[in-house]
Amino acid sequence: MAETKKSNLALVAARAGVSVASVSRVLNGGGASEEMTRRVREAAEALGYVPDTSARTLRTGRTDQIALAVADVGNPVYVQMMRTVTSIVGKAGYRLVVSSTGSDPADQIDLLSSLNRGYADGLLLSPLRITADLIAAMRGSRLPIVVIGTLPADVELDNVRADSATGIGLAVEHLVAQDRRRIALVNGPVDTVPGAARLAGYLAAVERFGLTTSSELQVTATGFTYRAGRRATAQLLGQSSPDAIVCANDLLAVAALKELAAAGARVPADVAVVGMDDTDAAELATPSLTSVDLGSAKRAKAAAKLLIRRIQDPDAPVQRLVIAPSLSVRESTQEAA
Amino acid sequence: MAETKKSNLALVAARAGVSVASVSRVLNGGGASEEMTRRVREAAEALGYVPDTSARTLRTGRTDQIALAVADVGNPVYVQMMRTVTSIVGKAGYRLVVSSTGSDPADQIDLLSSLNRGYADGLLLSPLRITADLIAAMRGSRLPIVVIGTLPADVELDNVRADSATGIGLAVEHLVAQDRRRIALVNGPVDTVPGAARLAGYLAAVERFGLTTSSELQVTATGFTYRAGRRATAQLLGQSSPDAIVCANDLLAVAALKELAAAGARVPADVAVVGMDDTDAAELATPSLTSVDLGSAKRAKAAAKLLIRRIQDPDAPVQRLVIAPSLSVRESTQEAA
DNA sequence: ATCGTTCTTAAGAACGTTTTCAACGACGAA
DNA sequence: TTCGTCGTTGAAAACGTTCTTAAGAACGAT
Repeated sequence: MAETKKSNLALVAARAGVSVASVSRVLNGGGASEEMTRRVREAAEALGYVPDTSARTLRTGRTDQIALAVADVGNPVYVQMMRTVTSIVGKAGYRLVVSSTGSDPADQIDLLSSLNRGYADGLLLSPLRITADLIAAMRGSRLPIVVIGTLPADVELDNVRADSATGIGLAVEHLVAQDRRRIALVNGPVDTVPGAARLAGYLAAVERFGLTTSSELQVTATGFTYRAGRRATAQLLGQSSPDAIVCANDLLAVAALKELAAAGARVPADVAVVGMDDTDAAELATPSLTSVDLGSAKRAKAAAKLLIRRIQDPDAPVQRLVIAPSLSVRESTQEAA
Repeated sequence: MAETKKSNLALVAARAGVSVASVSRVLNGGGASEEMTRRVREAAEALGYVPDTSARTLRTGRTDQIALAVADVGNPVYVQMMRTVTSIVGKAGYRLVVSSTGSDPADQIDLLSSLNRGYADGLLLSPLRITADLIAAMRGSRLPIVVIGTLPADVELDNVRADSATGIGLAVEHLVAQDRRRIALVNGPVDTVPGAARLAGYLAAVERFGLTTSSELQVTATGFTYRAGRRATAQLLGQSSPDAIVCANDLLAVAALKELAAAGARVPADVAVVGMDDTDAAELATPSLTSVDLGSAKRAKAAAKLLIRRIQDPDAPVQRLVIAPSLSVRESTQEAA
């Protein structure tokens, strides 16, 4: 079996009685005689040789690693993305390095500069908040970056975005078809990219379907988390009585379901609830959650492919993809009042 | 601001008018004059110098990366572990590389051999199945490994294990105190380490509390997933009528809740349900889920610390930690019949 | 005045790989 | 025989860092 001692090309070469260069050639490229190949293979096997990653990286400039920066490992939408990305990059021969940056752009800027230290060949970034500094850092990066999420129009970076507005439109349309008129929004922080998009989408949809809204029908959670969702929903129910709630997130929606149950409201009979992202949590919830599928899996997949392409061809034209949303209808809106 | 061109020590040295060695010394260790320090700092800043990871790794032998191998990124217990580990290793100056191996031991063996290529300084491994080959591979590894989970007694590797038996004992005790007598088990595959432990724990607890069980009260899901849990619970309900169900997993337990609801059974009035791992999913479930906390967060934390310690001191004595379980009581068992 | 001591700096050798370049032999063609 | 060609191999130069070794300067002590 493989030895536990650490070995290198020189050792293999010595044992095989050939030069280091030849060993490298046999193991990587071609151009070697039968005899040579046989002896090298044998020696490598006997010594349990495994090439050293850092030396190879130093020489070739490739790390075979791709970094994925997510704001919160606990958010099911990131879990979904991780799953997709892992599989795509793995197939292409890359390892995935997951960095959990906080929601603070400063963390992401740190990440970018350490990226340039060369521990990855490219970065998938899904920033919650976008600041001028972050954009500058992205522009200044030597390495390819693909952004999952919306970017300002003048930033010439590959990115794959969701279409929140259309997605929320689908949800509102579905709710209006059930004669729901007092449609509330439980949003995440509006200074985040998704938060802002959700709010805009909500307002547009309300207008398009001739509904009215008011500040009492709109609450903002302090984060995209379950606990924040509980608090925000409690506040909402204290100040108005909606017949439907659109949430910026499945986690927020599950929180809304719980809070409604605690308040004695029936879902969907009294209040319908719609989540967003269509993650596993939507199916697991009770009642199961109607959710706007913003295509997170598709986005992650597209982004990963885009990044791999760009790594291979740095001069390819910039691509901006928009993934179309769809609505997964489940129990939380099913039996209309 | 930082240049986008790639720079190296030689460039910085040239600009500062000093030697490469001096630049390295200023940037890393101490031992440099005021003047030297000033000039080097200035030049480094101006050139936007960032040290190259692979070169440093090649020279020092350290990668500052720690690998975490998980069987399924989607399982909330792994999410919890990732979150904990990320924070611990991050604080210690390591990056986390997450590798999603399947449940197949072969994947993990591959991972081990690529580990020895030197892309990480150590590995956190939480294997579902343990085979002789996997153990051999772990023994043969040059790099430190800490196993999260139970290992055969004769394997001299650091590890942190849960105490399923005691944990299930807590659950059963809690159920028995409510006069539940027909306690069923929805388990995961028994050829996995956790599956086997859960089954043994269940049988021991049943015996200890003088209950009876039968094959009709025990079902085995094909995996630790929601869908498998639905199928297994459906089967269970078809062949017996338990007044309590202990599940090997929160995901399985949520599935049981859903299946019970579909079958028209009230929880906890008719049937109590207990999950395991006490993940976020337990709190999000409806009704919220009583769950055995097997200390996954603590285990992950302890394992990460153990690994960091071993990296720093390879000759430290082997440690085997057992994390004590506890029971988080919630609605799914609260209002006893 | 000479010698050791201490401090600062520079030169250069690794680390292990890939890859260029030249050398060498064999072999067919002239 | 002689020359060019081709395929196979080895020597050596990178890649960018850290760290050892040594050289030089400054300085106090003998």
